[in-house]
Amino acid sequence: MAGMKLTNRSGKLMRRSRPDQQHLTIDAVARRAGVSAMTVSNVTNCKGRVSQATRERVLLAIQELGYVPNQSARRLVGSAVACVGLIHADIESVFIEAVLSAVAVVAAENGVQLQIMSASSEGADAMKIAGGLVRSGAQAILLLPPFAEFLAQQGAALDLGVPVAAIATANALPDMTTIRIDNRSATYAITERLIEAGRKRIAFIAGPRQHSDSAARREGYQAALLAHGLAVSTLLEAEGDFTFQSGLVAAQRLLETSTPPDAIVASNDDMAAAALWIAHQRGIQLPSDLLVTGFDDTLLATRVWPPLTTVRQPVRDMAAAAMAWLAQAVRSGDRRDTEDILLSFTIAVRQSG
Amino acid sequence: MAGMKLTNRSGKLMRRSRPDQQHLTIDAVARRAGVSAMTVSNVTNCKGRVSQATRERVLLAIQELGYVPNQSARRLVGSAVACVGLIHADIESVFIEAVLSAVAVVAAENGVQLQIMSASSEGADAMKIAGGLVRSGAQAILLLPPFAEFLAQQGAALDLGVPVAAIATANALPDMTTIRIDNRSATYAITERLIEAGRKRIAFIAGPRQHSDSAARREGYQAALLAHGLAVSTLLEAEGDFTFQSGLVAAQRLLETSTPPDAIVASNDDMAAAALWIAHQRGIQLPSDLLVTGFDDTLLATRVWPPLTTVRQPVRDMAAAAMAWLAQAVRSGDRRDTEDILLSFTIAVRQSG
DNA sequence: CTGAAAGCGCTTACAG
DNA sequence: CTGAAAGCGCTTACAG
Repeated sequence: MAGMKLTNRSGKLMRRSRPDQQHLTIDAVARRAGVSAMTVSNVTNCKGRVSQATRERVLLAIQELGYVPNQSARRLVGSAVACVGLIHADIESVFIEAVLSAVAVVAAENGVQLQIMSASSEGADAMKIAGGLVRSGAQAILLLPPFAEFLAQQGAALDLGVPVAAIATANALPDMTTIRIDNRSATYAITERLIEAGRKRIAFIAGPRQHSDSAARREGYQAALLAHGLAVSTLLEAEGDFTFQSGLVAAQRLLETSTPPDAIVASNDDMAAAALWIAHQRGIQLPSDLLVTGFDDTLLATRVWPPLTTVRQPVRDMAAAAMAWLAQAVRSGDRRDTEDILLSFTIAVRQSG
Repeated sequence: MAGMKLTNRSGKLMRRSRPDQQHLTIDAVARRAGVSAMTVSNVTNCKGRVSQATRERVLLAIQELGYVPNQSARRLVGSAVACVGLIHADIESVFIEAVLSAVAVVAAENGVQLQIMSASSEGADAMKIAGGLVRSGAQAILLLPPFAEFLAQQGAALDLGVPVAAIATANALPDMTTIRIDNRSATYAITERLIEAGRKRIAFIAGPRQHSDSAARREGYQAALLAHGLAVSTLLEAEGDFTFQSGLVAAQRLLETSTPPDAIVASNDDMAAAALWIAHQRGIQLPSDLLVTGFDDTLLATRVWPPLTTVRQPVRDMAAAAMAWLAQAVRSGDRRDTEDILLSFTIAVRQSG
């Protein structure tokens, strides 16, 4: 083990002692393979023309020595992405926690350092925070809902001077790469399930009015109702802000009427769990008297009772796609060549709906 | 905005163009303050003797320019911690997700890059994975349950050659810093609440037998029972593996007997949620006929119904303490001067128990 | 196909 | 109290 060799290595005396591994440099590999450092670099980066024989010799040396390039050095010369800044809403949310841990894993896989900031979901200071992130070294920005839209509204993404990507938006947005599912279709599909199950009074718990994903989900809900000859009514709609707490208030309002709904389409799992919560509290029979659906398929969905039928967003894939685009954009220096990446969703069918 | 100045800056032509901010170096600050780069370095690092007047001049220049030291360069010279490797169990768990996102935030705050690996919770390959992490550049290792104990059992922590810290262990462990709460006391306290609420048949859902945190929690449960003259019985105990699924099985077994328990102490929130789930399914009145408590106080605790009375582990503080010790240990090069950091827990009292 | 040299931005040990 | 110089480990543009 590495620990064995620690005794008294003679090394540069000017430098602080460090684990042996750290001293395994590109030069050591080059010497062993009998080539120059730059040839080793070319091999590790699959660049330049290197003869098959040389390549193999270098690869062998790398393997024998267990060489891994020093990321800090690669970053310093500008060839590796050092740091991606991420902005998320400062609310307690299972979805945010899931996205954060997915992004953390993906960032780690890519050797990218994350700079994480939370901002008020009103979005007033989003641009200021993004600017601060860039100023403190972020080479790219990754936006979680709802900040992409705020920046887009202000036409500010380009001003940041770095590539910007956004996860889970409702639409393509100018000057940034968006990675998303079709929110409208997803909500349409899940609402239709409820209709086909024979429900007639299907209520909706919306997200904040200003968010376009809220709007898209609401459109899907309404379109499904209308397509099946059911009436859309404001009495059947309540607005939350994606927090569990707001879902409690919304569900309470929907369920305390004289003609309560027989199903609720919630705009995320947190608010769906809240609807279940209120239903339990009011002694409503679940799922017979009330069906509830969620959105996101967080871990919460399987753990509440009854388990949530919900729209599955491929969070991990979204994070990976965002990171991949960002890394490429940083490398190429072209932050204007944005994409709109649409991933497919699935409906996770469980007992609640 | 930075974006404005992008046109055709005359700079080193050899280098790839990068955002302007990146060109704001220590030399620029030094020039503006009329001092040398090393004096600026001394100011930013609070090192060396710098006169008050000089310090102020430098600070002013830093502020005016908006200078932020380049982390990659700091790491390259060995003064900043570049990379911490983290190992977590490869199970779906709300607790793990919470810890991961907390660690991600704390790491970001410290400018530390994370390398994240999951391993089978049997732990067979934990040492191999930790070694791989070190080989690929991790300068320190952060362990999530149950890996600290596996490494400790193998006496292997020291062999890694880097500082090791562990979050949420049951005990102090050799050759690593442990950050934990008193699991035994916490479970004792929460069990006592149930007894004081008049419950007589209090069951327990344990974690895996080999984990010492499982053992500590079980001890606390049993001790509380005995202290209050209640009998400890194997019929009242079931073992899970901390997953929701295993909790389902355990709760099913406990509740399907002819004399079912009137309360269940679960060893984590996931398994407590599972107990609630089974209770709902069996039509048991909650909380009147069955009280259930959890452990961890994850977001799940407030979202299930009834909301969980549970032990609150200060996850964020634990992550911060771990990172702080690790950073200091890397810097000082002394990985043997370990600590056992005991944080206080609280009982979050809600309707379930 | 291959290499010598410069340079990324910072901190260190040393000298003044 | 302050600075000049070396060096961290890598990649780049260029020359051969």
